[in-house]
Amino acid sequence: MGIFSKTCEYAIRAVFFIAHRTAGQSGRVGIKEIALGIDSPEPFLAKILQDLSRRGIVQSTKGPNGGFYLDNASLERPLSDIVAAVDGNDIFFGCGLGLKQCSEINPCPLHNEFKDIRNKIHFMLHETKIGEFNNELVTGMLSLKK
Amino acid sequence: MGIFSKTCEYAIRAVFFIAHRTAGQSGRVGIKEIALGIDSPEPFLAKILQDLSRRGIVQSTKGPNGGFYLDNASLERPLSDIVAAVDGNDIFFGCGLGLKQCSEINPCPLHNEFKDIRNKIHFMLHETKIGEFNNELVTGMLSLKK
DNA sequence: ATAATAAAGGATAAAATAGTCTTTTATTAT
DNA sequence: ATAATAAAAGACTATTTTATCCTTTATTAT
Repeated sequence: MGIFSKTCEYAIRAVFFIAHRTAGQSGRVGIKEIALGIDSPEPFLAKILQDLSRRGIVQSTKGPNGGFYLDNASLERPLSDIVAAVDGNDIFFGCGLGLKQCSEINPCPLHNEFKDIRNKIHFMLHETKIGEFNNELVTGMLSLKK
Repeated sequence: MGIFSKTCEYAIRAVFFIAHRTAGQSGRVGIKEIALGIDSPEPFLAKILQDLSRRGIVQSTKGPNGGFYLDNASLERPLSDIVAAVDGNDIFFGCGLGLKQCSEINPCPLHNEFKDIRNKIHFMLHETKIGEFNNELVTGMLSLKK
């Protein structure tokens, strides 16, 4: 198990892929090409994108020349929006030891240590925008494949 | 889903509990009392401790007055040993986006960001020793219950 | 030695996550 | 209008994680 669920890993990679394939050009990219581009099981990814689409994190149109894309507002969104949508925000605010009542006044042994780490994760994902890596992805400097 | 699996959360809380209940006094503490003390399902916790015992992370003896305890060496171990034993060390070294081939020369978009965070997690868990919170747990300043 | 105790071991069950397949709906080009 | 295309929706399957139960083994006190 990583930091995120598999669903969330696929979601982030897919959104990065859609971003770099459609930014500016007002094009669309289909599920097959995305699945191929990020090495993910196509039908599972379809479900994930369906959900992201419903939530307005990605845009889509049906029919010929249809597919997924990102509007300008979506390109500016932080990665934390994807993570929160898919995995919830336990990773940002939950107790590292799984204690519901853990808080400043009733802390678990690692409360402060985890607060620090969770804040760093939150900050990092909030600072990083979906469209931020488009150039490097186009030039192949960055990878989205296994 | 938190940072760790539920199994790992229970494991850490249980080990903290055993530590503060048996450190120095050369006593033992039974599975029932541990499960109660950390709000965990008893049979599931039994499995987890069985595993930790096999791996030498906790000590145990059977029979009357038996139970779990920690020797001095175990009290000095870092928390990272528990996490590595239970969840593996993907959390310390794995790619945040789940890419097997992700590395310095073939990085995912978040490679450096995640490296930084993973290092902080690793450092924190390596610095923190199992017996470190015994006093605060005895005085009730820290909590292991939901 | 024997009975009582407590963990170890093994088999099974439930829930959550991951993944697949088929049908329906919306869009576009002809 | 119609056929082709591609996502949406829904039902279903598989795997992994979480959790329970029952039997066996080791230890101790009597």
